[in-house]
Amino acid sequence: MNEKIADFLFPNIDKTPDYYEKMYPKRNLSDDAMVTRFGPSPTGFVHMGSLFGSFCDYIFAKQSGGVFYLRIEDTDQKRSIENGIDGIFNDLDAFEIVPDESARVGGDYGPYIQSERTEIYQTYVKDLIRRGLAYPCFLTEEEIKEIKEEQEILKTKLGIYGHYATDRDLSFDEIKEKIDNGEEYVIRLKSPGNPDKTIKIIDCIKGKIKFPEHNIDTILLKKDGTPTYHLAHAIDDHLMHTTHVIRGDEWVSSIPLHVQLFEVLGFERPEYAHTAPITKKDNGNIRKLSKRKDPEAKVSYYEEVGIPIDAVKLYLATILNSNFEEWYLNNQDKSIDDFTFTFDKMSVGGTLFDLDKLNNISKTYFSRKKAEDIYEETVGYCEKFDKSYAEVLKDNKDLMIAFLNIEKDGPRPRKDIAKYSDVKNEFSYAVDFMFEEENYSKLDSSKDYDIDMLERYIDIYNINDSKDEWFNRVKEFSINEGYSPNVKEYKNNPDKYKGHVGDVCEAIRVMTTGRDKSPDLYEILRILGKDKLRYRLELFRKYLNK
RNA sequence: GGCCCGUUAGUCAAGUGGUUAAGACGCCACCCUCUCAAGGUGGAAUCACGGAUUCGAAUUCCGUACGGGCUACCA
Repeated sequence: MNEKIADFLFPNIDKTPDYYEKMYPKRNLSDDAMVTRFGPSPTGFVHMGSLFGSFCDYIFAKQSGGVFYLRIEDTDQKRSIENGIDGIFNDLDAFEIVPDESARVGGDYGPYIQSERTEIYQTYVKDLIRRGLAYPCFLTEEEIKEIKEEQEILKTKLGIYGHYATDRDLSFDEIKEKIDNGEEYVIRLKSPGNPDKTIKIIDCIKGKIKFPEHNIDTILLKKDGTPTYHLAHAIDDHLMHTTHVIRGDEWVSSIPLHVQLFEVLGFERPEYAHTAPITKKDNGNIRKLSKRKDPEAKVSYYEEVGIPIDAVKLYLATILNSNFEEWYLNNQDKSIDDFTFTFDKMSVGGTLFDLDKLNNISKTYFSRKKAEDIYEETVGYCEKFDKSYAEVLKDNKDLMIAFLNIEKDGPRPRKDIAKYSDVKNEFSYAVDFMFEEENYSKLDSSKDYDIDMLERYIDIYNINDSKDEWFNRVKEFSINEGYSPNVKEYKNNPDKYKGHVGDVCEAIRVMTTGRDKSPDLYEILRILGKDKLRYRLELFRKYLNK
């Protein structure tokens, strides 16, 4: 009888599960190798939370000598957008999260796109029907809605189960008649669970979790014959031999269903690791990072604003394992690949996304980079997002590298750049025409500077001075101009002096850079040279006289 | 409503029955200093609440509150 129903419902399915079991044999890997997968819907671009998940998958597979593969979960056409798959590959490429197997590079366990696996799912479902563990259900949307309303009034569990599962034991003739009448149907699991019993599972991250057994006749195949996530998950992760299912914790409540599906299908169950979401505080409420509301939820955002991918990865690593940050602080010469990540150091609750911290990590990242590398990377960034400045950089390569190199040596390199886009702002005074355009606009105009004194300073400036010689000369100059050579002395006798050496430096700095804060003045003067100083003096004179 | 999960400073967090309750980001002060950034030193700030177990609880148990998730022919 069940055999008859199965054949009637799936006349074109001529294979059995056995066929696929043989087709996808166990992977030839060591016992502790982890097989992980990232299963995004092709909605165009990757969400920060998904990126975090795939980063996780990638790291655990890689460090255990296992396999990380990418499976496109496009069983819902409404969620798919054109070129959505490309978007996923692009974002993953940008972060160098490279799947060992995917729709692009292939692999022995494909197809890696769920919409191309329909026959596989139907084969297993046909077998389930044959074994009396699944059935066609003809309930209409309206009928289901009524059931739900009734259940809400009765305050009982929602869903199709028990006496609500009216189509559970339809005869072949009844089924045939309905289908001949053109009635649409889905295939439901004939759930064998007893909710009075509990199941226990150990999640790699959350630890022990207890649930009542699943007893709802969940939909396995939608009316168009495509599988729901649950069925596809069970079959794919079994056939592709996933050892660890790492996914967002919105799936925790589906565990009883999934456990049951693995049992019913006769599959060995993979380990589960449910990751906490990355959240954001919004008007006092904590919610998941949202692609629609939060620009920083989009992976492409970081590329656009110019935060280096490696800095973002460092941040992801610090929220992945709570002990990573301290380790990295003490092992500055090492990289993420050298750290051993574990599930038990993963956060169980949600993690608020901390842009301040990312910023700090990024500053540290820049401070450790060579000036030449920062230059090259910034050019690369600007060629994409700021073409005109890219040209400026290329025309002034040596000059820019010289500026980027200021205070790079020594144990405490400068930490003033957090993004590639900061370079333009921080060093706008480096290039003459930009300096002219800026024309001291960053200055607090209320202050007055002695332009004649500055002229006298340039006369005595010697580009060949060492740093000490330079500063001694500035001090000497200060005394001659009626300024105290050090701050303390000035503070003790403020009436004796016009100001102190710091004020002289400030005037020089303002004249040459158009701002009262800058990296080491000695270096800036040397890079610019005496002629440019004279030129800038004249610009400053014009500015002050206007 | 039902079922799960969680709650240590502003944020991320260490912690597994006895700790002065680590560390990082942020904040504040001071030092260094030609400014800023950095760096150094110090500081403010945390165990949601109530019971129980125990000589002793952030840690175990039970409640409560709050937060989050699920409760789709979406994933």
